[in-house]
Amino acid sequence: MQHAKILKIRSFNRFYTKTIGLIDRYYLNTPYTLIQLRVLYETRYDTDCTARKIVKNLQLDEGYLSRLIDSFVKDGLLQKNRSEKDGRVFYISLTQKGQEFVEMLDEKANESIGKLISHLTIDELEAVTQAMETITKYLSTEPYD
Amino acid sequence: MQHAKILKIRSFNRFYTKTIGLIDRYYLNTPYTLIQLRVLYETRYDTDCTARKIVKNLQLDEGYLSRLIDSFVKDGLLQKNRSEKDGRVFYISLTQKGQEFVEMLDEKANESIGKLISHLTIDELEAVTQAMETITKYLSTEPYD
DNA sequence: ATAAATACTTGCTTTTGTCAAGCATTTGTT
DNA sequence: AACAAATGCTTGACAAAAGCAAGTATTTAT
Repeated sequence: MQHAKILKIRSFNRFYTKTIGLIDRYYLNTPYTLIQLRVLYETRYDTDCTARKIVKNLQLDEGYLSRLIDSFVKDGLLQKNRSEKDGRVFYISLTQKGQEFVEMLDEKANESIGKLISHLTIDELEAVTQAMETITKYLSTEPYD
Repeated sequence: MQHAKILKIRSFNRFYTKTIGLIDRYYLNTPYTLIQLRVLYETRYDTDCTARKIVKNLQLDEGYLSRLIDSFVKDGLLQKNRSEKDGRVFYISLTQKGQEFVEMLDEKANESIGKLISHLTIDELEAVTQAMETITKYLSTEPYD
């Protein structure tokens, strides 16, 4: 019977979300919510990112997203460029300021994780990442990358 | 340098929150958000649960919580009982209906995890829970339970 | 040439969350 | 006992987040 294992996994879920702090309303002391930041991240490596894509990936309301994007444009973090081939679509990308902002966020996230593991020895840290790989490997539905 | 490890951990965070589906707005196909359900869960095993306690544990605004509780009372899932010793406090507990609701949620959560691990062998499952224990052990700030 | 589909926008509404003031009760002080 | 301070909760006013549906512009299909 795997019931006991299921309960263990759920217990881990509670633990993990709590320690990683993903429930926090505003993320990494920015004025933005997790969702808003995810919108930024969507544009980061996708050179031809569109609202359509983001809606699909993040499952947001398109009206809501439209306004989110506009507010990022207003904040100077995103820019929109109308496609020449298809006048309906806008390519969304990070401005210079947006790039810097995202990089700053990255550093903050790194620092935050750094603190979490600061008390670990090399071997312990290795055990942790090894454990994460194990979980990723076995719980991946999509092919492992 | 532990920078590579930090990136691995962050990658795991993204993976894990995605597969567990914690970002989902409404949880387990209920009309409630994760936060609302957490309020219910807080009352589950705490026989003398109060708004004060929940505010402290979940770090919610007390005005907001007050209304959340009221709406659960209206939905018939929670009940409030004024303390006899201290007229300021209300003990909050699940009604029969609330009990049943929480049990139903539990089953749903179990099923959801069950599906996630359904393709694993006994040994693989053991490896997964073992890995989770490792992570919990090393990333716990509070004493391990 | 027209209809259908697509990409995005806008107006309206509801839900969610915050802040501060308020009320009742209890606790501490003199 | 009398009063101030603290505590537990509620309420009003408001702001932010999110959802819904109708609307506009452009492209694709017939």
